[in-house]
Order: sequence, then structure tokens, then C-alpha cells
Amino acid sequence: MSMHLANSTITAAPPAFAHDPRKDAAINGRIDRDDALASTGHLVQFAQDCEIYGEGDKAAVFFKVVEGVVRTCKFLSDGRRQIDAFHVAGDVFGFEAGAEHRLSAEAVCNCWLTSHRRRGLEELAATDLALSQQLFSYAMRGMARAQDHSLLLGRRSAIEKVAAFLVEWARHAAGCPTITLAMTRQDIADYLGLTIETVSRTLSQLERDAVIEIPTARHIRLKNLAALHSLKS
Amino acid sequence: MSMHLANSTITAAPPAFAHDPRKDAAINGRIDRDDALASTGHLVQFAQDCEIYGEGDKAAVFFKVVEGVVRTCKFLSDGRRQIDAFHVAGDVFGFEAGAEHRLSAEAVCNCWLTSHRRRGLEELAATDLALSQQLFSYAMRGMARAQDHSLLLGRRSAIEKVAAFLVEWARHAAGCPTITLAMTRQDIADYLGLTIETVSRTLSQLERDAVIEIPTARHIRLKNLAALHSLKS
DNA sequence: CGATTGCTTGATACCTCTCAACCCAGGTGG
DNA sequence: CCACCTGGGTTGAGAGGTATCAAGCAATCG
Repeated sequence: MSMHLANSTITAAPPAFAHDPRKDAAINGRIDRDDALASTGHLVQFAQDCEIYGEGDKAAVFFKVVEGVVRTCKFLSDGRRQIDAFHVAGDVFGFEAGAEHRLSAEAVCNCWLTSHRRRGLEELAATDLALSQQLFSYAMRGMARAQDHSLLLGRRSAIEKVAAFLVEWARHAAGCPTITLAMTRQDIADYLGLTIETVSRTLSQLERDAVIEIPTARHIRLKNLAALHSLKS
Repeated sequence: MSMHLANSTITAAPPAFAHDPRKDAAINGRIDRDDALASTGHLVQFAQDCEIYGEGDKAAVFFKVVEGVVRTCKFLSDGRRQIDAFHVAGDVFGFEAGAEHRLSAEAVCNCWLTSHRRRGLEELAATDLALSQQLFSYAMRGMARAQDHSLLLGRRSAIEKVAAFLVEWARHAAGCPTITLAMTRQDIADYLGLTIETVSRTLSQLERDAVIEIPTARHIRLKNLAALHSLKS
């Protein structure tokens, strides 16, 4: 519930000559040149598993991922966790309609983010048409993503869910047939509404069926992408 | 996939003296006086089970519910259907980021809607700050709703899902302990990611436990709202 | 009336969860 | 170097919840 910005931020304001992941990202084309947010905001770093904000925290700032992976999730009273989304480079998260964050956000791995003051931006958006349109597009994209996720969770078998997850992540590793998973099996399970054992068993099943290969737990080689797509059904 | 506006619209432009549900709604306070959409748009009616638009249709217009209930859903190749949301009076649906509708929309019961030209409105929003903020708020509300739905579908038991559904609909029948369901058991099942039989069994179970009463299939009396809330967990 | 539709109930099968043991890689310390 | 520990992952056996298949009921409508 509490905002752990202070103790989880390793480098809130990196020294002038420190490595700035924004430059790498811009060079690699992961951030649009004309992105209204790209050059604003404070660069902050979060170590693996640090809480970025908690459910119910005041939503004074929101974030954009520069490097790394962030999960947004909710916790139920009995300890169950539902992961709403994984956010990768270029994704905006923590942008709320109300005064408070409706979900928690945590760093899946070591992350570089830019943080943006919500208040200032809303005022700016009132005059800047391009900016307000961009914020609107973030909201619409977030809605589409959440709807797709609902579709994934309702009435689908474990194998369909896992296949859909792999195909979704194949897009992030565009071209490369081997995807690198930043998250644990538990994260995947909580994202798909399954248990860790079922995720593990389903991946093994897919490997037996020669659809994928699992050189290490965190690296998965997609041998038969067509089969994965048809499994998504 | 096709737009059935022409043949599913019973009264596209009702005669001057026809009953106008917008007036009732305004009198009953279901529509805000200062709603930027309330007075614009064409009033249209859809009979029960008519398709309002299909997945993939050009998203030239979007809608606001004046009276009745609308479901938005997706169909899978094998016939499974996932209902994303039920929309009631005051809700906006069919507003898209892209050029096409990502879901289908159908009338759950006889419905009165106002339809709004998207193109004109986007241009208007560029100059009208209040309007653009309202559109933004629709998008954010839609995202929050979709996220809540994801949470409902992932890793929850049948009884938790049904209880959550009943509590959600109790809000629409504010005050009255008996809720009227506009939708069939199949609709509820497709919304909760269950089968029709499980929904039926779970409702019977809740009645045996004296949590609810089912005078008729479409009327459910909530005898113990506190129990329902705790079942949601 | 009979036919249809929406709903309920029963019996059984199957999928996923639960609980448990085990494996493996990495780190620590003697 | 090896013993030990730890955390993440895999695998197995059994239980349990939900789907499936099937039958029956009630209300509605020609």
C-alpha cells in the first residue's frame, strides 16, 4: 500500500556521466523520436521485485518503461494474485482516471523508467492537442489490452492460454525464434489464471509435442509458430 | 460481420410525437444534464438479439445506451463466445482507437440508443476541452471495467463469479432487493467464463443456502447481501 | 394441443488444483 | 573442494470442481 519510491530507487537522478538507457533505446528505435513523453520526466531505476507503487497509493505520477519489464497486479485477501499486464519498453502504465492507483506495479527485473507528473501533464494536455491525443491513445490501447486479456482468461484451456502467452511474447523478440522470459513461472501462472504446476506441465507438454524447445527455464525456442497460433484457437 | 443498422433499426427517426425515452431518462436522472452527448446523436432502437455492429465493422459511429441492455462480445472459431461487458443506461460503447470495431455488439433486450458520428466528434473534441476530457474519461472507465473483469475471470470459483455478478447488478437496481435480469443464463455464463449448467447449479446452491431467492428465472431477490459480498472474496 | 425455448437437475468424465517429492543451479561457508 | 542451503522449476498421485451429455420441467406461442 505504501509508496516505496525512496528506498527502491537505486538512482533517482543518475550522475551526468552515468549510463542513460534512454539513449540506447532511442538509438535502437524502441522510443519514438516525436514521443511527447520521451524527453520529459525523471529517469528512475527499480531493482528486481521492487514495488513501484501499491494499490490505493495516490496516483501523482505515472511511468513509461525505457528498459526492463513491469507487472501490474491485484492481490486478493487470501493471497491470490492476478497479474493484469506485463509492460515492456515504450509502454505507459499507472495512468489513472481517479486519484488513486487501482493496481500495484512491481519490477519484474531490473528496470529503467521515466516518471511523469500527472498534474502538470494534464494541464499541458489542455493546450497541446498532440499530447492530449497521445494520452487518449494510451488509454484506448490499455482498454484494448485489458479486453484481450479478459478474452484470454475466460473459458480457455491451459494449453490455449500458454500458447497465447508465448505468441504474445514472440512479438517482443521480433525475428528471433528464441524468446527470453523476464518473469518466473509464478508470474506467468498469475497472468494466465493457472497454477505454477500447470504452466510447467503445459510447457513440458509443448516440448514433447515438438512445438517448442526449452534450453533453459527462461529461454524458449519456438519451433513451430504455426502450431502455436492454431493452439490459441 | 456486417452492419445491420438498416434492418435491425425499428425506428431510426421516431415520429415527432412518438415516445422519446431520452425524456424519461432525463427526468429520472439517468442521464446527466450537462452530458455533452445527451442532446446530440440520432436516437435508434434495436430489437432483442439484433446485432448493432459486428467484429471488424468500420467504426464510423459509436453509441450511448438510453434504455435497455447491450452486450459486447467476441466469438471464437469453435463457437465459444466471451461477453466482455453488459452496457446499461448511460454507458458508452463502440468507441474505438482504430478504424474497426474490435468486438461485436448486440441488444440483450429491446434497446434505445443514441448513435454518434465518430469523425465529427473527434474534430469537435480538438476544440472543445470538456468534450475531449469526457471522451478520455469514457476510455479510462472502459479500461477499469475490463481490468476488473479480468480479475473476475482469473482463478475464481463458480460461486465467487456468480456472487460478484449479482453484486454488480444489484447496483443497477439500487435500493430494490429484487434484481431483474435482462439477459439469459447463457449470457451470464459467457460473461463469467462458465457453462450455462454451472451458472444454474450455482444459483440453485445460493438459494438452498438462503442467500438469494429465485421467484422467477429472471428475478432474483438478494436476501443476504453481506453473504454475497463475502463470497466475492 | 404440440412445438419450442429457456432453465434445472442428474450422472459421469476430464481437466486443473493441491500436496508432495525431487531436481538443478547458484551461492555460502567450512 | 565439498557440504549445505536456497530458490526456481519439474514431475507424480490423488482430489475436487467444472464441463459434458442427457433427461426432464415450465412457460410461451402457434
